[in-house]
Amino acid sequence: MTAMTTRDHIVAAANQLFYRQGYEHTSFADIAGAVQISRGNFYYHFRTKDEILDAVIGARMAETQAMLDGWEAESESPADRIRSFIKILIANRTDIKRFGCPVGTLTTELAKLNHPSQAGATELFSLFRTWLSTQFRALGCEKDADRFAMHVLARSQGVATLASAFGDEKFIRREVGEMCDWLATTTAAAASIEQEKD
Amino acid sequence: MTAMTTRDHIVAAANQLFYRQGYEHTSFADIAGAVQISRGNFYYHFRTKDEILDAVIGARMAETQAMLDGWEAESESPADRIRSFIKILIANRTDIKRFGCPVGTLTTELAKLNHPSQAGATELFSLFRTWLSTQFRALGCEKDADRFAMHVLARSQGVATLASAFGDEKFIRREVGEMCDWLATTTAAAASIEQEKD
DNA sequence: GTCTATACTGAGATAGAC
DNA sequence: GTCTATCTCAGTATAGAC
Repeated sequence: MTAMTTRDHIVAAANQLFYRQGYEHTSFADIAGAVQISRGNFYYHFRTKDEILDAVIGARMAETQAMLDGWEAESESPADRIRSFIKILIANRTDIKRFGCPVGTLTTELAKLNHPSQAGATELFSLFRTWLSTQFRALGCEKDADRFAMHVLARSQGVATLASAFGDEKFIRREVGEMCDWLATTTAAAASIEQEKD
Repeated sequence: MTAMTTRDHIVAAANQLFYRQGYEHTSFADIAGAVQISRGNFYYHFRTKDEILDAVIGARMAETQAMLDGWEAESESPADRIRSFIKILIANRTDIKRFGCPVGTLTTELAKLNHPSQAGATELFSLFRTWLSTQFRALGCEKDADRFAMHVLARSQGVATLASAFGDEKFIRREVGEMCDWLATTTAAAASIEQEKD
């Protein structure tokens, strides 16, 4: 089960390099070098660079889904689950300071390349969006669930972008704190409205 | 005065292309084609691609400064000035939906390329940051001025990133509205604290 | 499945004529 | 200041041996 195929190794290496160097700036030679295989062998597994990108996006989709499922299993409280999401900014702060958010930066790059896999990258965002939406709905924010989901996503993206530009870790922690405050007041307001209904 | 030199034309074309296609993905041929000059002539004006990038960053610095000065001249109210900043998201919505924020996306790209001009791109952010800071200070938020400036910058960045991913214009308008609400409550709170001091 | 060798392309960059 | 011609190199991709 633990035996990773060469293909898996390629996808894992490409995943990292696309994140750290960007998709376009990463060459076959870079990936082949990281996996320690020849460029020729490379083409046995993937015929084009676009194919690797799709495989990487697929891998990230699976990773992300697993992470979301994990948070769902870890806690019964939707608010705690949302906080788990917000706090990945802190958990991944070292990488975020250097390379930004993996989802946001890939989406941005593919948009500029007008790349056919743009939609695939956006699906990564959608995965978070619908999951966050579900949590907010569980908190009684039926009408505003998607709005809140997008709000949380947007603020996280902004924090990642600026943290990367200024390399500022304190800023990340501060903004995460403020997002948690926002979550508390917002869900409290939703709860009191729910109570009024009774 | 209105006579643009060839150099100016190159910088203007590069500025647009770097924004729309990204720095790396834009070739000399692209720029030369846009300006309608030969690639050879190109090198009379700029010896390397990095030199063009620096010229583009310089041009953006000047543009940005002029815009900030304009807002400063347009209104005596710091809150109105900050709103002018927030509302560029709406004014530039068409481009933002397609290509994101010019500052944020450039910074992100250069970070991945580990490009020497990274610092120059970050200065563009700093221009906004210190200007916003000044406005918040004028509103009596002495202690929180920079914190608020970064907060506004981050939220704008996040909105630009997600608007680009989902191509959603309503989302931009909604978030701009919420940022203006935030500004109103935040400055109101600062004002009342100021009053207490008297 | 993995390798070496190689073809092809586009991009950055230079030399020198006009 | 502008052009054409040309060089070099990196990157994608293929063919075919093992």
